[in-house]
Amino acid sequence: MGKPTVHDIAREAGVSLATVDRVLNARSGVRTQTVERVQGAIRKLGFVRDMSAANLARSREYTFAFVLPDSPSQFVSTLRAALRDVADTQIADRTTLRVIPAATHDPHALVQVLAAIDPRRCDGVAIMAPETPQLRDSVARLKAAGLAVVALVSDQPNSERDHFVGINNTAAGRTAGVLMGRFLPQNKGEVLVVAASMLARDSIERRGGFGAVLAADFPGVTVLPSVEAHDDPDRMDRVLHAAFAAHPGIAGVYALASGNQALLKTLADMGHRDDLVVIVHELTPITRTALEQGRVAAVITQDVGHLVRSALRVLRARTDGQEIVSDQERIRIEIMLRENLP
Amino acid sequence: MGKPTVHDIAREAGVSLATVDRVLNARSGVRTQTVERVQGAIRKLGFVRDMSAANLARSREYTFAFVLPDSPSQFVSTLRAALRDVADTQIADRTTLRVIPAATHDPHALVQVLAAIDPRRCDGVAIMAPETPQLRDSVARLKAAGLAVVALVSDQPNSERDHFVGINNTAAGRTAGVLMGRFLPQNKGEVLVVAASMLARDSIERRGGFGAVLAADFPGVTVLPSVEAHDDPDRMDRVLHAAFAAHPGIAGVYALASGNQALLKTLADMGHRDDLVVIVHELTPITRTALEQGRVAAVITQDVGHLVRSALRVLRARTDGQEIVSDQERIRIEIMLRENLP
DNA sequence: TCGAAAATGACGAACGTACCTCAGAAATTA
DNA sequence: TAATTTCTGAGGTACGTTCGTCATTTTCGA
Repeated sequence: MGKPTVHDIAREAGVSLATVDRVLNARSGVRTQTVERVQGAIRKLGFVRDMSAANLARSREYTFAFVLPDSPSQFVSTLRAALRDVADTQIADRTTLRVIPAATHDPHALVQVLAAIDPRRCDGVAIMAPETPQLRDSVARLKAAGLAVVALVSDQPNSERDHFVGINNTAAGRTAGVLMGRFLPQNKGEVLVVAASMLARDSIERRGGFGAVLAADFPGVTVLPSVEAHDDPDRMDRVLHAAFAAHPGIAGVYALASGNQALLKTLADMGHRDDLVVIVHELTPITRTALEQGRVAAVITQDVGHLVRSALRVLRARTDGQEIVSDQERIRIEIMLRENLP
Repeated sequence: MGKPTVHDIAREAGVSLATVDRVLNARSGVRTQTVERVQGAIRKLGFVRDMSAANLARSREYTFAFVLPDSPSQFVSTLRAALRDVADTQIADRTTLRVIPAATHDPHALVQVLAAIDPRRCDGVAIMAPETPQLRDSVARLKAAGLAVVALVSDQPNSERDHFVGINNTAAGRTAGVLMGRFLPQNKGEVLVVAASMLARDSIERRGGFGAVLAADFPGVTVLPSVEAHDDPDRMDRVLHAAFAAHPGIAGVYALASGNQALLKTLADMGHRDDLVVIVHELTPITRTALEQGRVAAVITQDVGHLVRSALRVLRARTDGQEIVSDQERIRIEIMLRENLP
């Protein structure tokens, strides 16, 4: 005896298929009494509706938009590649994915991009962008239009987004902190924190976690004031040179976010010492190579495949009005060393 | 215009639906010439067959057996829990999972268990057991009966298994090695390796990777001869006491495989020093707690959820005669510290 | 050139669900 | 009680695919 079907429910509840269908799809025209009878039968038989059959019947087509930064960041590239992979594989069954590049750092431009999304032709949006009041309003508008909205990589906790798909950045910072503390010879020395901008929420959180761990567990480690490069290679060069000039004894570097290419290039140009402990975020071709060559000690990363699959699951669930198993959607903070590179 | 369907292919190739179907399912009775025409149409239109519709039509029911050790190991428990999770969720769409506990360390018993599997009522088997000649023969028999066979967690490279679902144990050992080397204060000291048995292939590989990295990159570290506890708590107690008596300066402990409960208990009883670096494998409730309490520095682990999902995907693909995207089936070696615990 | 064998086509029933229509039953109101 | 209004049932068609049967066409060897 296979899994129970709608027919079994109808028989069990003593109603017709049409009624079961009305109950299942929350359509009107059924007395609460009957609704309960049907739901009782559903529970009793342990019926789970066959979503693939349901979607087939509906010829449901999900259309989701992924709004990603248009910056030439390696991380965004890998994310985009993961999206393409997913679109190719059957994972994206009956769903079409659209990637919308946007100047996510410009609230004005971003608002325009989001306003241009046609709610009749799109079921949900995943947004990777820093938190701003303007974005918050845009998210509210999207939600009001009935779209599912998830924040990707960087959270917007004060908006009406349905879900955040990404890692806990404080924990990620803490992880970087322990690694730094333990990897530093003698567990002591000066550490430089490099950021694109200390205004982004994720940078702040990572910096917080990093500092907290070091302050608590590694008294010998001094965290120098963060330097910002604003995604500008020249500026990266300048600030790094200045920092190393001021503190020749720097023993570790922690890069909070993007801009690894410029950072690593500058460090290489400066002829950095073998025992300098460099910890960066996000596994990309560049950081991977650096890891393989020993120029980076560890990469804290999140699996972009998981990221997009999780976003997809959540978007689908929300457009179907289903609950999400939030436990299953937790993105892991991965530690990559040279030896456990996939 | 939606995705192309079999109808579109038939029209494009100028054949009937029946022929398209015969080609798609590699059934006989089609001239190679026609086959090529159909495949050309498939390529041209970019047709991808709707697997959910296909499975629906087939009313395909997969039945897979998971042969797991019957030992009371925590790791096996979490694996079993992951299997239950998967069975509950719709991930296991149209597939029934059977878990067969077996005395996997006893080749004789294992052979009997595998021989008892009815090939007409089972489509594939995932086996977690050490490699033996007897098992190799059993695998060959299963394959001959038309079943899909995957090795789970511990590989059987010389058997006819379709695939190995698990981590690269040499790399896992290397990972443990770097962590040990870097975590040890001053990067030096004596390290004890604890194993259940040094006969198991995975233990050997891990030990190899561990030793190789330390020998190459950490000249100050001495790896003491491995001690074996054979899953016997009393014996664990004895060998640990003996080892610490002989080498009071032991600075690190690396546990190759199971038996963490006994190990951690003994270490706790011995009142181990705060700076002892303990590295173990597999995240379980016990190792998790130890990690949280700082009694373990790092856990090298593999996501049991990934493990079973990957095994399932591979088993399904093999019974459907489909190719597997081996890139997607690579299981990551995860490093868990207290701060990135999920 | 014939006949057998092989290849192909036409069709229909299924899989589990959605969704539509229309008729009829039950409940509610007047 | 009649006239509504609200529920419910029956039945059909569809989604994209599989798979079976049976009839028809093509191919090829003798």
